[in-house]
Amino acid sequence: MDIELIKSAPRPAPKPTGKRELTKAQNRLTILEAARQVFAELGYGATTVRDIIRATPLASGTFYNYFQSKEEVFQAIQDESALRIRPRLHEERAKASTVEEFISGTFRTFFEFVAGDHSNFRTLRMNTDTLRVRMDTPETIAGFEELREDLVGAIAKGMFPPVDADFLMAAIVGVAFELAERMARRELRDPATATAFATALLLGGIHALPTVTPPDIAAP
Amino acid sequence: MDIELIKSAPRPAPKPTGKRELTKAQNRLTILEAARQVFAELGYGATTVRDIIRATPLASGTFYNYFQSKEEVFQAIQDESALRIRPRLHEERAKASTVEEFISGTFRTFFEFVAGDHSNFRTLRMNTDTLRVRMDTPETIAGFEELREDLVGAIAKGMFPPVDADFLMAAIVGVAFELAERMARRELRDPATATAFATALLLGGIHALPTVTPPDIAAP
DNA sequence: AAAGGATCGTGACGAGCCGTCAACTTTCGG
DNA sequence: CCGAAAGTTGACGGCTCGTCACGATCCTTT
Repeated sequence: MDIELIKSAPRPAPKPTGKRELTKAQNRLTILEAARQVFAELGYGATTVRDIIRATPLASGTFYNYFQSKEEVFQAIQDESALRIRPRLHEERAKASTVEEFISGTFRTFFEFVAGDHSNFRTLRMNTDTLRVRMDTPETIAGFEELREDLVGAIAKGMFPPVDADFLMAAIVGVAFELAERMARRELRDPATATAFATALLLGGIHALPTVTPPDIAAP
Repeated sequence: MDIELIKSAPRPAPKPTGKRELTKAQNRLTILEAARQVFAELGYGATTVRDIIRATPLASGTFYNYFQSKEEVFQAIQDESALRIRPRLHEERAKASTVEEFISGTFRTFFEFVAGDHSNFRTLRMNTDTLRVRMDTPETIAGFEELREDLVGAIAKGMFPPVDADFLMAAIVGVAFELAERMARRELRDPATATAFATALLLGGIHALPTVTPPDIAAP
């Protein structure tokens, strides 16, 4: 009896070269990409599964072979997105040895990520609705998952003054999101500028901000 | 012929005491309140007009006697909300003579407003989706409409250093929204605490923040 | 290599929601 | 007290939803 078990237990090979697996993976990607675009355009709530599938050459029922629901495909998009930025953010903060490095590293990584592909952030931003209630927090999705722990660690090491980590995290996330929103709206293109501004503000407050030469005082 | 015109032109009185007008106003309020609750619970996108009307004793067709669409009732809610806080915010900043008064007044007014009724902020926050695309910006809806102009004025008067008003506004809004989110989640109840934290951060940066006594260094 | 089995794509289906509207009830004005 | 005006109601056709039984496609086994 064991023979049969041994025979069937160790799979010969995952066979990723089969034609079936190939088109399957391809279809999944097609749906994911279409969903990303539609979500970014219509918003999560207003988007229907039909909208997504209509943006592909596939039939309506096919969607449900790959995802159980609209929510699941959304989650998949955000997971993939978070998976790309989360390690970068954490690594950046892990190697920081000063407050300035910690803060500017976080902002720079996030702003460069947003600048690289607006649709990710837009999808996230456009869909704070259902998420807040039933799914993960936006921080999780945006890759700020470990920010709080990193902050607590930095405070414990004496890198940061002993402030409230929750408040500080809220402030960092708020500034990052709102400036990123400006980038997504094309009102602000340069990640470096956003990073410089946000870092200066958090480190030294308004009076430490880079000043803009007022038109009427400009030297000749 | 003019006689008829004169006769019909000057309305006798708006008659706000009529029973008809009374139940009409009452119905409008009923729908608005029901909509506020449903929006806050389901989110704008997921909410249907039927959902709203089901939360009232009225029939489905009645909704359309008061509002043309889901979007219109949502707009009405936000308008009313903004109408209550906008003058307060503007007045608070108008009488400010220092940066500290300007910033803390803005934060205090907003946080007290949110603390007074979470559902307003929650409804706003839950529905960033459709809004960003088709309607006003969140700043408008939340009453931060005139913040940018007030900032520009304060910079011109020399109250603020000559910084970029758009960036600064983004930062203020971001910190305000994210801390308000904590209040709506009941993780933070006191508007004064939020005001103190946000003001200190924007004025002097992280190092100016109120410190929390670390457990292991607490004096005996 | 050919057929049986397993997997996946398809589009038609019932359910449910949309906004409208004709008929009924209530209120107002004379 | 009655006719007109205004408001409410629930049922209706048109639409989109997610599902599912069927047929096509690919893999495997002998």
